[in-house]
This record gives sequence, C-alpha cells and structure tokens, in this order.
Amino acid sequence: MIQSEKPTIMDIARLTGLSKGTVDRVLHNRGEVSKKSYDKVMAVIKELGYEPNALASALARGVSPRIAVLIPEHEPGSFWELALNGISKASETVGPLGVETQLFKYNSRDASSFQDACFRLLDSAPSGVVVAPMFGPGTQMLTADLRSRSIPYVFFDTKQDDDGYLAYYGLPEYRSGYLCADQLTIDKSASEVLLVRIKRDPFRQSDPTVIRRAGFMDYMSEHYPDCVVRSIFIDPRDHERTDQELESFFEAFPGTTHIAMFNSRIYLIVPWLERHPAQIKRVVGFDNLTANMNALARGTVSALIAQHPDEQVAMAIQALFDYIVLGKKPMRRDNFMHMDILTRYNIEYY
Amino acid sequence: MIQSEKPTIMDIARLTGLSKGTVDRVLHNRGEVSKKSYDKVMAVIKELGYEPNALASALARGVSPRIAVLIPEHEPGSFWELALNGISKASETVGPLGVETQLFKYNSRDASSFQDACFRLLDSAPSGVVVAPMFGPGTQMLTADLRSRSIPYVFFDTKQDDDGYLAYYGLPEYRSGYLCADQLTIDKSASEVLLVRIKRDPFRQSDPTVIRRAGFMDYMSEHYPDCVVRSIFIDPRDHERTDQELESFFEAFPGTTHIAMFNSRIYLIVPWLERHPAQIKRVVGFDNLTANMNALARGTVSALIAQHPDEQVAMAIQALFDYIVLGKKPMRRDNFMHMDILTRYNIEYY
DNA sequence: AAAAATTTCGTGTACGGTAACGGAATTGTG
DNA sequence: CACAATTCCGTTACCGTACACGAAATTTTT
Repeated sequence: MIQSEKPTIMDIARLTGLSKGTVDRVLHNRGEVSKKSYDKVMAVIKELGYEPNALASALARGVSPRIAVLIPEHEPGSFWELALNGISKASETVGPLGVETQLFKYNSRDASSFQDACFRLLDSAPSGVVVAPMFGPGTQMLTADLRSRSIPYVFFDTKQDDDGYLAYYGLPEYRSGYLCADQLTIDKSASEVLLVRIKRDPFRQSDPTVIRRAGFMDYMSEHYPDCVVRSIFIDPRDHERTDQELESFFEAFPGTTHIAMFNSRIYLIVPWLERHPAQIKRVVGFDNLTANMNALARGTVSALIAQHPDEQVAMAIQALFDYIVLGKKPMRRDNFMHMDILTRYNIEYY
Repeated sequence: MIQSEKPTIMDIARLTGLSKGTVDRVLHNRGEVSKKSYDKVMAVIKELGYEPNALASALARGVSPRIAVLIPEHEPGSFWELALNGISKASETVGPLGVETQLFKYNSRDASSFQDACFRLLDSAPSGVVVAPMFGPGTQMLTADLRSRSIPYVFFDTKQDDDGYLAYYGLPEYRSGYLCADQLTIDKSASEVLLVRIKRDPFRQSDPTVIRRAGFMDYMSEHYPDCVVRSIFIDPRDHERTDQELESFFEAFPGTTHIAMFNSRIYLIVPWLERHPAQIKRVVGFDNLTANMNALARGTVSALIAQHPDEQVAMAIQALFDYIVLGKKPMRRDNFMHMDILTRYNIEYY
C-alpha cells in the first residue's frame, strides 16, 4: 500500500551502466537496442520492481492520447444520456493523467450518418475507440479498419462478435430478462402478462431485448407454465397510437395484471397507465431514465432493472486507458456487469 | 471534454512581465510579493482561466501526500473486508498520481486499541484521514486533534456530528430500514415478523442499526399496523446459543413468517434456517458478504440490502485526494449513497 | 583495411511546476 | 548621504519521463 522510494528510470540506467535514453527505449520497446542491453535492462526492471511514474510520463508525453467514443445523438433523459454522464466522469479521471476523450455522434435512425461518424472518427486517428455497436455492418467496417491500423477498441452495451475487440462491458442480457420476470412477483399461475414491445426499428440492427425476452420467457415457463404472455407493439414516436393500442388490448384482455418491457422506454406507457388505474398489479421495465424514475416514485412502475451505462462506458474508457497508457490488458475480455433492482424506496440517492 | 491549449505558468509570467517564480509565489500565496505584482498576476490568472497542472505540480512537489485510513481488524469475509477492497481500488487510482494510502487497524472490541491506533495515526502526520467512527469519544479526540492541525478528515459508514469533517459517505440509514421492510413483501396484515438483533456490544459506541430499525418500524406501522414485530438478541460468537434462541422463539411463536436483520450478520442464522425449512416466507438482511451471498444463492435468504462500503471508502479517499492535491472541496458534504437490492437472480455478477 | 551503412547508444532539452538562493530594488536608520 | 535592513523578484536546479539528434560502436561493403 505504501510506496517507499520508488526506483526511477535513472536508477535503472545507473545499475545497468546504460543511459536513461536506452532504458526508455526498452520500456517502450521502440527498438534500437541490442539484445544484450535489452535483457540487462529487463532484468533490473524486474528485480527492482520498477513501475514508471505515471505523472512524469503523462507530463513528458505532452501531446495526450485521445479516446474516441461513438455514441448516438439523443434526446435529454434518454438511455444514452446516462452513458454520457459516465463519459464525463471517466474523462475527469483520465484527463488529469493526460488523456483526452472525444465524442463522435450520429443519428441512430440513419445508417449513413453512422457511416459518416465512423469516417470522421477514423480521420481523427484516435488512440483508442469506445463504441456501442448499433449498426452491425457499419460497425464491422469500422472495426476492420481499426484492426488494420491496430487501434484498440472496446464495446459497451451491445457486443459484436469479432475477435479483435479489446473488451466488452455490458449487461448479462439473458439473466436480466429472467430477473425482470422474477420482479413481476406473479402470485398465481393464472396471471396474464403483457409485453410491450417497440415496433422493430428497421435501422437498428442489433437488439439486446431479444435475449432479454428469451430469459423472461424461460423464467415464465419454468415457474408459471400456465401463465399467458401476450405482446403488443408500439411506435415510440406516436403517443396517440400507443394509447389506442393499449386501450384496445385491455378491452380484449381485461384480465391482464402484469406488464413488462425490455427496453428503456417504459415511460411511454406511463401516461396511459396513470389514466387507468385499478387492475394492473405490477409493471416492470428497464433503465433508470428520469422519466422512468419519476413513474417509479409515483408508484406507476413497480420496479426497474437498472443497468449502469455510465459505469459500463466508464469501465470501457478505463480499460482503454490501462491498455494505451499503462500497457495492461483487461483481466477479462467479456465483462458482464451487475444490474440493480430499483423500487420507489431505494431510488432517492441515485 | 477536450483540453485545448491550457495556459501555463509561463504564459502568465510573460503576460505580466514577471517571472514564473513570482507567479508561483502568488499561486501559493506564500508572500514576498508586492501588492502591485500580486494584483497583476491575479488579474491575468482570472482572465486566462488558468488552472495549475495537477500532474506537474504533484511531480515537482515530490513528497507524496499520504492518506491514512482507520479501520477495524476483521475476519475474512466480513463487512470491513469489503471496505478494504475499496481502499485498494482507490489507492490504485490515486497511487500513480503520487498519493499513498496507509492503513491503521484496531481491534473493534477494544477501545484502548482504538486509542492506540489514533496515536500512531497522528504521529505519522498524514495529509488526510478516512475514518469510520465506531468509538464516539475516541473519534472525537481524534478529530479534535486533526482539526487543530488542520488535517482534513472524511467519515464513511457512520457519521459523527462535528462541524469539522470534510465529507461523509454512507448509507441513508433510515431509508434502508424502510426498504428492508418493503422487501419482506408482507402479504397480509396478520403476519408475524421476527427481528434478529445483536446483543449490544458494550464497546461499539455508535450503531447505524438503530436508525435502520426506526425506518423499518415506521414502514410497518404505515403499511401494516396490525403486524406483530418481535425481537430476539443473539451473540455473534456463540453459535450454539443462537440456535437455541431461535429454537425456543419459534416454539413460542410458530406463526412467524418473516425475518429481518439490520446488520451484516444474517449469515449467523442461516444454519438454523436451513435445518428448519417450511414456515418462513421471507428473510431479508444487509450487506453482500460472501456468506450472505451464498445463502442468497441457495434461497435461504430472500434479499439483501447492499450498501457498498467499497464505493463509500473509495469516494472518501477520492474526496481527500481532490481536496489535498487539487484543492477542490467536495460538492456535497453529506453524501448518501445508493443501496441495491440483491436477489438470487442478480447476484451473479457482483 | 578503409569507407560506407547500420545499429546502438548517450546527451540535451522539454513538459509544467516548486522552492531554495541570492541579487536588485526599496525602505529605513545614523 | 552612506550604509544596513527589508522587501521583492529573477535565476536556477530539480521532479521523472519522452524523444530528437547526433556521436560512437558495430557490421557490411568495396
């Protein structure tokens, strides 16, 4: 815990009879060193347990490495804004260590805007990239390019299967669906459940809710095989339509008592719910958006499964920092992060 | 987000026509500067929005500040071990920035050992102190001394009321008791509830569970005024006695269906519970100790309220770092941190 | 074996700030 | 007015590392 008299680069130089310049070349293996000297330096480094002084290093480096973050434009109060908080927090941490962060935004409903952002990002030649892969093919192009230039990249939120990413930080999607079902606290097997789903956005090409739904359905068939689960589909931008859908659904199935939603938009059905109290027992959704939290506080929503996009993205940035600056690979490649259950009684301090 | 061309001390020197030595004296108001020069420098500093480079500063200062942490000795797997993790994590963060952390341990059942640790701590003349005040009077002596030497200190876990602490990081105790009651998910007002409490340790002089219990009782009387709540007291080191207590309690009150405990020791009653299944519906405790988590995974414990002592202590260290190195006071003095609900379905990734 | 090419290495300076030291400017005293 | 005492300020040497540049050592070529 206590760092006593740390050895410096000069100590190593003295002990090896070489100069600090040479030691520095070894440390950054940037060549121009004979094998003999190299080995000697490495030996002494290991013996002394030398660790470079990050302060001095960052100071001397001067021109700071830059971590680029690719993130959709978003309305205030959306899921991505939570991530944005994490980015600011992380860059406050790594900023004083001489690392910049730069945002590249794109329109999440426009594949060409994503392309465009990718090009801008690549042109800027960052030292590392954080990306939530929304557009499969587009992301693949991006990552292929990054690999060819050996720029490290980290996924968060959604993972994409390629073998080049440095790390992934996200939710265990299947478990989260399972947990969601558990939080409905269904009491008898005759219950009827409604899943509110988003009309598939034809542009979004990777969708974590699919796996969440799988976890949910498995829980149901394991615990309440006789439960009826039905779905409706809504358009996030057409509130009137949404209300109509709900209205006619509940006319058709008035026995429905539980509602779940696997994305962050549970707030979309809140207005309708608050005009029609009574029969609904439990409503469970995802993510601690402000709108969701408010509904939770009022009791309209019973529980939220909160992933922490801010933590996820912060971890992603941290991982890149460790890799770029300190040369350390993350311990695990796939990092499934914890999720929390929020109720009206524990949201106050979020 | 991007740090563009920050002004340096040399820029100020040039613009004022003075030397960086003088500017430095102004920055640390260490005198030997004429009023005229002082004002000129201050004006330019404000105009440029100059902020000293923390890196270079720490590097040049050389002697690293040291943060002392006062913490009880503990068995592996206890509450305090969680805190210890946070300390290592935090010191990994601030370590490369030239700040040391040093632990001072004491025996939590021995007030004089606490005293002793305090003296050792004071002798070491740290730059800042983190402490969880277990012994009221002892802590007051400590903090009085710290104040007189103007060494900043931060509380975590428990707060003590004096007006000198830099910050506090801990749980909203009252709310946590309230939440605990909610998590019992009592279904009918005729339920009978058992609180398992620790025989008051005569040495420990500040006890967060008192307030938790208050929150719990308030929830109960608000929601289920007819519920019967009874208590038993156990000795954490006498397992046989504990089992006997439980045994005779349940003989006397076989209708009891819910159990809660307000400290981290719910694992103490797990062995008995697992030998007597059946009537107990829900068991709720605090803190994610390994033993508790295991019981949670097996379903013996229904839910745990997890505070995050690691995060709390990490924040505490961070706050001291910000204050000592960067000269920034924490935004809030009292920081009530979030608590999470853990169930068997979301503990996997903790 | 001398010259050229290449590899290997040491030196010097910069990064932004700290603080000791001593010289110049100002003020005070006889 | 000369001299001492203060006050003020510039110079300089660091802190530990990065990197450019050129010199030295080694290898290759002729």
